[in-house]
Order: sequence, then C-alpha cells, then structure tokens
Amino acid sequence: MATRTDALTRREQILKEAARLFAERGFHGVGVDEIGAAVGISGPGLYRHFPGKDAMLAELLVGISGQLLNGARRRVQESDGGGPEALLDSLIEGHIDFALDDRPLITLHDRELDRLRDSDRKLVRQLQRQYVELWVEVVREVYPDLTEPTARSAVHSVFGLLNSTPHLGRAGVLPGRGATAELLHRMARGAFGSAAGV
Amino acid sequence: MATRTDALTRREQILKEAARLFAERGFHGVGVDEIGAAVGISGPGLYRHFPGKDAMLAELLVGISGQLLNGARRRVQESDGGGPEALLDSLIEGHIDFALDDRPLITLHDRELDRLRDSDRKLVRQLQRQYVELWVEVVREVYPDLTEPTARSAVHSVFGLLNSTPHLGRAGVLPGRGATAELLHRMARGAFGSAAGV
DNA sequence: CAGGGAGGTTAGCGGTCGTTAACCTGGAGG
DNA sequence: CCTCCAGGTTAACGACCGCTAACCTCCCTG
Repeated sequence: MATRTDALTRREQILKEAARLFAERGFHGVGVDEIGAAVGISGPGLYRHFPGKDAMLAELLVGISGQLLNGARRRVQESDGGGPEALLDSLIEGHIDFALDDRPLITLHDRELDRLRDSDRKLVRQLQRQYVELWVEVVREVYPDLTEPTARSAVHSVFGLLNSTPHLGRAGVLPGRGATAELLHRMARGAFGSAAGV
Repeated sequence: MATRTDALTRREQILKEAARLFAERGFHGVGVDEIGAAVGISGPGLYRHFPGKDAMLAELLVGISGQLLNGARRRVQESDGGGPEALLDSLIEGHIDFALDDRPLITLHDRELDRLRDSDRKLVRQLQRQYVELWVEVVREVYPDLTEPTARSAVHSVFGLLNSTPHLGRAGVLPGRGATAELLHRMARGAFGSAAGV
C-alpha cells in the first residue's frame, strides 16, 4: 500500500499531515501555513504540489471512499466458496482495519464532505453509496428476513458503531488493538442479528 | 421542555438556528451574519443576546451534555423496581429520542467540541464522562461478565450506533420514526449482548 | 408625558486567511 | 560550463469575518 519505496513522497507527506490537522481542528480551522509547517516547508510552498487547499481535502475524501469501496469489492471477489456469512465477516474486518489504522481519515469521511466542490462531493457520495449497497446485498443474504430499507438503516448504524473508534481513548489505552477489533466485530454481528428477527 | 409559552424566545431562536447552521457547515464555516439572517435580524444584532459567537457554541454544547446527563439521572431514579434490564432499555430509549429529535445537536456534540474555550471544554467533557460512567454501571449490572474497560468501549460504540441517525436519509424517508427507534433499540441491545458472552 | 432601557440598525476597524507574484537555488543533463 | 526546472522562499493583496461604535426607535413605566 506504500508508494514505491518506504519513504513518503512530499505530496503524500502533505496529504497525511493535512488529514491529521483537518481531523483535529476542522477544515476551516486549519491554515495553509500550519499544513506547510507540519511538513517542514512554509505556507505557499504547498502550491507547488496542489492547486489549492480545497484540492487537498478533495483528494483525501475521494481517496478514502475509493479505498473502502475497492477493498470491499476485492473481498467480494476473493470470497468464492466461503458463503455469505464469511463474506460479511470479511467486510466487517476490512472496515475495522480501516477505522483502527486511519482514524483521522474516518473522522474526515463523514465530517467535511460538505466543504467539497459540487463535482467532487457527488463523486464521493456515489462511491459511498456503492459501498453501502454492496454491504446491503451481503447483509440481506445473511439475514433474508430484512427488508431492503431496514437493511440499509442497519448498515448505516453499524458504520456508526465501527467508526466510533476515534472516541475510544485518545491513545489506545483500553484493550489492545486485537481485542478492540474483536469486540467491535462481535458487536457488529450482534447488531445485525438483532436487526433481523434473531 | 419549552420555555414558558409555546413561542420561542429570540435567544432560543438564535440557538436553534445556530445549531442547525453549525451542524450543516461547521462552526468556522458559518458567519454571524448568516446566523442573524436566519432569525430575521442582521449581523451584529446577535451581540445583544450573546457576548460572542463562541458563547453560542458553548451554550449549545453544555446544554446538550447537561440535558443528556440529567435525563439519564432522572431515568435512574424513576426506575426503582424495574430491574437493570428495564433501566438499560430506558436509557437507550432516552438517547434514541434525543438522537431522533435533535439531530443537529447530536452532530455538534462530537464534532465541534475542540472549538471551545478550555474551561467550557472541560465542563462538557466532565458531563460527557459522567453520562458514560452512568451507562457503564448499568450495562455491567445487566452483563456482569463485562470488564469495566470493555463495557466502556461497548458503550462508546453503541453511542456511535445510536448517533448514526443523521446519516439515515436526510428526510426520514425510510421507515417511520417509531420503526427506526425500534430498530435502533434492538440493535443496541444486540450489540451489548454480543459484547458480553451471549 | 418625560425618559430610559431593550433591541435593533449601518459603518467600519483589525486581523486572518487563501492565493499570487516575484525571486532564489541546487542539482541534473546536454 | 551553461541552462533550466523543480521546489522552495518572502512580500503583499484582496476578501472575509468577528466584533465594536455610534446611532436610532419603540414601548414600558413613574
């Protein structure tokens, strides 16, 4: 998942620090000078890499949505034989990995969407919708009693549950990463099960 | 829950509209002129009611946290006899009512906390912590196998689930309010149950 | 009926922020 | 060795925004 070598491109450095700062203080709460300072250059030097501040946010949000969707599609394709239960577990696992490893991005994901230009926002929304629909299909295979609207609501709610990781202790004080992942996984399955008749 | 009559005070109007705007575009993304326009006065007229823009956000966030905590405490006191299961159901119900009826406030609640002055932020955090601890105690009575850190993580996660309502269809297209509340309630209970051994 | 405060108004100041302009510099390539 | 460009720098502009100042006008009260 890294670029080519282990070192980050200046461009990737900028995106990473911008994501962190946007998540911490909000898009409007961070100045370009701060972003520049975070990567060791100052202020307008950023404009050698991005056409503007908006473009950084757009690239981050489109990247997040695309990454989630692509990961889910890959899991669907690699799941021949395991059955829908195993596939749902795989989707949950993938989402949890993302939520635990890229907390700032998860935060941005549903917080700063409205700051995008119309075209970018529509693209992100489309990617998000496809991701949701993919989940809805799998969930309804596992729990056939769920109607489609109910399944969709349930999926959104489980996303809320899984995306709660930024609120779990600023430093991962509580249990270790593995235990947290397991807990979230069990709770997600339990929530889906209770959404259906079970 | 209204003031004295049915009509809102100018001050309450302002708070309500400010909450909506802050939730939609973020604290820094809304200007005082817009807030004023939303209540029919323009710009600096707001300063007859609040010492500054920050004060509006502070009052909103402190109000939210206090309202949640007080509601929960009331439910605890009124629950003599029902047993912990009924009490947990009552807490869940109260939180769902709040999440469904005051979506903008729920959004603000965990999004703009960092924009507060230190003292206000500490107050809000303290109220939030008390609210969480109250839940943790009740949850551990219902599911004694849960360790305290696990129960706390589970509570945060269930909050994430319940607070997902802003993402469920901008207009309540899907099921009706009652059905949504029921669904969220079942999912929350299922999530707690699966967090414990069940 | 005088007067005064509550609750508006508009004009404008001061600071911040995104962006552009103009300039500099080290290192790769012919 | 000259050139040139990628990737910086600082200065500065223009817009916007929070807030204050100064002023106006009802309406309530003694």
